[in-house]
Amino acid sequence: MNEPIDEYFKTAFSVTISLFIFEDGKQKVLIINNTDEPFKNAQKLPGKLVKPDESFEDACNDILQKTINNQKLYIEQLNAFGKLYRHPLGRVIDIAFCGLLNKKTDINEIPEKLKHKWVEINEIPQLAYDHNEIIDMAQKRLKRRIKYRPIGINLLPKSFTMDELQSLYSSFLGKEFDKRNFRRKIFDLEIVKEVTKVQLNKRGRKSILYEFDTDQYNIYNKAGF
Amino acid sequence: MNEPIDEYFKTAFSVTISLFIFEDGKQKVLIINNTDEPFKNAQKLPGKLVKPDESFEDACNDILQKTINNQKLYIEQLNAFGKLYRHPLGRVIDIAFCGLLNKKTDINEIPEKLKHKWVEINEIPQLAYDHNEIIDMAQKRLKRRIKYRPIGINLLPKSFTMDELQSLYSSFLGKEFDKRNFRRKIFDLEIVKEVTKVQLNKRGRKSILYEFDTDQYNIYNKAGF
DNA sequence: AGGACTAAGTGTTATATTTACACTTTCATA
DNA sequence: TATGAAAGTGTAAATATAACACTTAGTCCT
Repeated sequence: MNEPIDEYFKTAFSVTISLFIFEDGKQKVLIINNTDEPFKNAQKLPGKLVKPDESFEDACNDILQKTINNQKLYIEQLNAFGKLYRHPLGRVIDIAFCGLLNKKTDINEIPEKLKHKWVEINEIPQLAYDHNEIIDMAQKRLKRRIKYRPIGINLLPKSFTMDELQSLYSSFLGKEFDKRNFRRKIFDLEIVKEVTKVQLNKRGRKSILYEFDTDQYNIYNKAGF
Repeated sequence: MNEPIDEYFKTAFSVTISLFIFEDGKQKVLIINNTDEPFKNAQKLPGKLVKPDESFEDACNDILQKTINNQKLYIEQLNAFGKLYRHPLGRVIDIAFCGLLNKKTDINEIPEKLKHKWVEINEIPQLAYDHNEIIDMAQKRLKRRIKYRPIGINLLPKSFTMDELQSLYSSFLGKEFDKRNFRRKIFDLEIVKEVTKVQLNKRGRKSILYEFDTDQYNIYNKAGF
């Protein structure tokens, strides 16, 4: 440190959030319309510049509040993005977070003006800043995570069918599973319990509804499989 | 963004590196003596404040150059630590990196004054800032990583014995392995090849020396097991 | 009421992987 | 050449994974 200390306190930082949902059998991510400069009208991830006296958590909650009208979502840190010229206004380090949510139960009402969109993971347009890179990393992280941690409790409604759960895994891992083997695996892990209700479908046989056994789910969520 | 933009550019950020070695059958991490304020004479991880026009990579290389006389080590980003009062001089966000190295081959000469120490992972003293927390996370990350990526190429000398490799895994995962099963597993993965030399030991039978098959190693290092 | 259609649900066998387990070989030293 | 020390090696049982197709329960239409 040969410079006066002030020379170091000239960086800004931002927080962005990659929010994933599972809808219509597809993995989707939240993209919004940028209403301000720079990159006005470009599409981007929800995010904001953070003030020096604001915590990561507060910044995340603020973003969630403004974009999906919710403050209480579980999210986790993904990576810091800090290339020199990634932001036109100066050195801005982005702390990227990612999270999973259930569109139906986790969101209240969303202000229309935000023009937020849930975009399928392989149809993501060109975004502002390095946000494409961020989503890419977020998705890879999820794909790895799903192999040693359970997934679904934040993405599915409280009760769900086995076909829905299987479709979720197929979508996130990009491959098909054998119905019988998939079910056996889930049952062996004992992370779900049958619910007495059954779901009436549009066509065909009724499906059995399951819920996650939160105790068992949380054990695996901490320790991994 | 209701504030003038300048209000956001008042954060500093730092880079710290958790460097791990494998020595005497133990996993160790590099701790240095802090020569400057704040926390003068406290022990801490190698690291530094980063200037607004300096990249993460340059900062890391600079730290490596100054602490272990080496610029070319592979390291990866771990996490950003940004709690509000973690640094006494103001808001400083720390981007923590971690890396593996082979003490014998990766280090040239180390300046004595730094009083660096390789500390066994379960004997780490109280450190400055939140550096204990950082090491803790780095170690957890490694422990998870080792299960789906090969490990050793950066930690062991070019050629090594099976017992050394096994001891490395035992140390990093904190559990013992069956000798025969461990070897079978490694051979099945085909990440090592036998070298014609054999190592003469102080006592007992000579050991066969192996080297990593870098092609196969790199395949697994990208794709995982 | 019955047939056609749709989707849910269910078992078995073969193969691969993992675990458990103990003695033999090779070398140095006394 | 006998002893001690560490390296090296094989087999069988148990478990996990993978491959595979038919039956059941419901709706809708005539």
